[in-house]
Amino acid sequence: MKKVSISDIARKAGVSVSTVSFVMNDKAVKMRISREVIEKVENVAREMGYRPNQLARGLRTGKTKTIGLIVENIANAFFATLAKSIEDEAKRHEYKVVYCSTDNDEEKARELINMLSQRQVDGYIITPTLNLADDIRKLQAENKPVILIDRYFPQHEEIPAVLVDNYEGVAHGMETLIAKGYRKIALVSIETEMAHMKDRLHAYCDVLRRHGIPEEKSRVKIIPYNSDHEKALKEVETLLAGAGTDIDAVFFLTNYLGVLGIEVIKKLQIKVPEQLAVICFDDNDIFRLYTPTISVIRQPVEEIGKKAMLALVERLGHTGEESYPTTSSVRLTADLVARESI
Amino acid sequence: MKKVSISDIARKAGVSVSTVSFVMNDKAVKMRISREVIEKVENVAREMGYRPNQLARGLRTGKTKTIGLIVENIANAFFATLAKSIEDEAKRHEYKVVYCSTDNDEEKARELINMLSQRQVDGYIITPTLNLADDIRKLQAENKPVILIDRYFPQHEEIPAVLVDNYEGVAHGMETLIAKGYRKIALVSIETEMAHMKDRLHAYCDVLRRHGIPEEKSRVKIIPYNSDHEKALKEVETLLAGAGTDIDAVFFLTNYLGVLGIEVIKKLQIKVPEQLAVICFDDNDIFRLYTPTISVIRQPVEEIGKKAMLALVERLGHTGEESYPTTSSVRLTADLVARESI
DNA sequence: ATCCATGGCTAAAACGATTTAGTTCTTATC
DNA sequence: GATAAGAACTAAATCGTTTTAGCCATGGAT
Repeated sequence: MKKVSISDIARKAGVSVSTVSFVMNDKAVKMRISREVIEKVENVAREMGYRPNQLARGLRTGKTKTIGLIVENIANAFFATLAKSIEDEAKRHEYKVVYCSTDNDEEKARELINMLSQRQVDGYIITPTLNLADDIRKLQAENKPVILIDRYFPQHEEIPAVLVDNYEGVAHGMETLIAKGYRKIALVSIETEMAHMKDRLHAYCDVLRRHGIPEEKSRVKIIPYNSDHEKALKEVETLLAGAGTDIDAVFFLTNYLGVLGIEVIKKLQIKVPEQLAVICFDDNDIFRLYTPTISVIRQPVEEIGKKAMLALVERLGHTGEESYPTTSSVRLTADLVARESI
Repeated sequence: MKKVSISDIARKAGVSVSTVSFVMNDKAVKMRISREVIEKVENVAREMGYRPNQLARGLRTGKTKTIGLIVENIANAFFATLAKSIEDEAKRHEYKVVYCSTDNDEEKARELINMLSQRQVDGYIITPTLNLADDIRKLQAENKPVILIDRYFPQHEEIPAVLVDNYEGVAHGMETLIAKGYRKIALVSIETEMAHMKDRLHAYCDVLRRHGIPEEKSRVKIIPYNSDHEKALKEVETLLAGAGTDIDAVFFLTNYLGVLGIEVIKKLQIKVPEQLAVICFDDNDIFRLYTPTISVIRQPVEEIGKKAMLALVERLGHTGEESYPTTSSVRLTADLVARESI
């Protein structure tokens, strides 16, 4: 069974292709097509199960009603939830989503942008990798709107981003730990030059400094990005072995690291929070259900996705010639969810 | 800045559009284009940053090199992991993925199929909802291959599926519980007519019967599908309140239900496995890290995704006229991962 | 001198829509 | 009775590719 095309409808209804097109696009009245013809065409189209070919339509109009979503890894709970909220909001505006994971690989990210560009997506929502700013500028130069999420390029304010205030989030967590009397606070992060992670790290350093607490190199563990699970576990293990003596609290800077941390804590049977207070950036079912429950700096994930999609839709609405809506970046707040671990 | 098209290249290189097309598609030799012209075209294309428009290409060739992935909910860890393995395998075969979530809504699923069909995807991987078989048959009639995952239609063997043997998985878990001496085994499932869930339920009943253990209605809790989190929690709570007296073990038939169960167990401070043994279908980080660790029937998620994509690619390779590869459904095994909870 | 083969390209149709600029009737207007 | 103004449509160009059929030299065989 072949697909039915607009000319099949035209033939069967005994009218021209143009007429069918007008009827299908609600331009029939404007084009003064008669009541009878409109009904005739609509009936034939319904009977034959006509569905316009979006490729042809996209080729002609230049709009595909599709957006490209590039995340780090769709299997990660954070990005999966983000993806869902973007999908839902996109649907509300009649957009479809093509998604891809970069695995944090710069080269792969570039390829993905090319792929999506070849598929003529109308706009992009991107979790960028390092050095991707130039490629993104090119998209903008082609008049394709781009919204960054989760991460941003501080030196490129012309690329709008929707994200939380990472610095404030961590600072708030740190202040709370210090207020509770913890002084030997350790930090676990991943190796990256991306600004959002640097912000988190800076907050840690700044708050310590502000309270006159010396920064001990031995308390800061930066996991190399390409470490496998086992290797990363080992690294965290050496750090947390000092629980109760060298360190009295630990701040995990990402979701993934926090889960890793729990694994180590469980293995070493560290008493939380007696021997070690724990706080993590980003929530996760585990943190809510582990015993003791783990305190987190919670990002409003759904809101990020929704706001990003809205910002994109706003830009997509404008035809390009008119003055662009320069709604710049959106910064949300990441709140502390204090649980038993601190 | 506008996109460069094939005719821009042709003009600049001083050749015809056809020649450029041949060169770009590695048909230059077959079409006996001279060395010099080939190089000339390649250089111009590179300089101008030419990227073929996939819409136009798809319109002409009828192939978009895109597959549609329909899952229940991309935010769910199980489907997110599945999606990632499908994406990875698709990439290996030069396919892109457009994904959508049904939220288990039949009508939405139908709409999604229509959407994807309008976008001319080459094939589909679908987590079906109830009553979707006819719509899927239509896709097959249009010569679009479809592979089901996670679920299947027992009365439609002509729709291939990649999934685990749900019956065996649950039966194995039940046998293990019984072998360990548990007799008052409760069950938590969700309300659905889908075959994969019925299989799991039947395994529970059959194993009990085989061991002459009476089936108590009060030990089986079926959560209505549209229950919100709070309501579902309440339901599970009433069941688990009987831990230690009315029931001595509980089998959660899905990942989501298991997490819900943990929440209740934590709240009621039920001793696992002393008061209550726990086993869940599908693994999850939480089960591995909770104290005590929770036993599960583990599905090989990555393998399901990979096998499904491979089955699809195999069908996509065949042009349609030839005899179809009737590699029927793939059934994998779901193994028991015995942990501290039993 | 004619024919055929082959090498090296190009013209033009086709894919399935949208959209601009007509065309052909009526009917009203002066 | 000629002209203008709608009303109700349609023809054809266009989007950017792929692909089939064919054109035009050149050179060797007859």
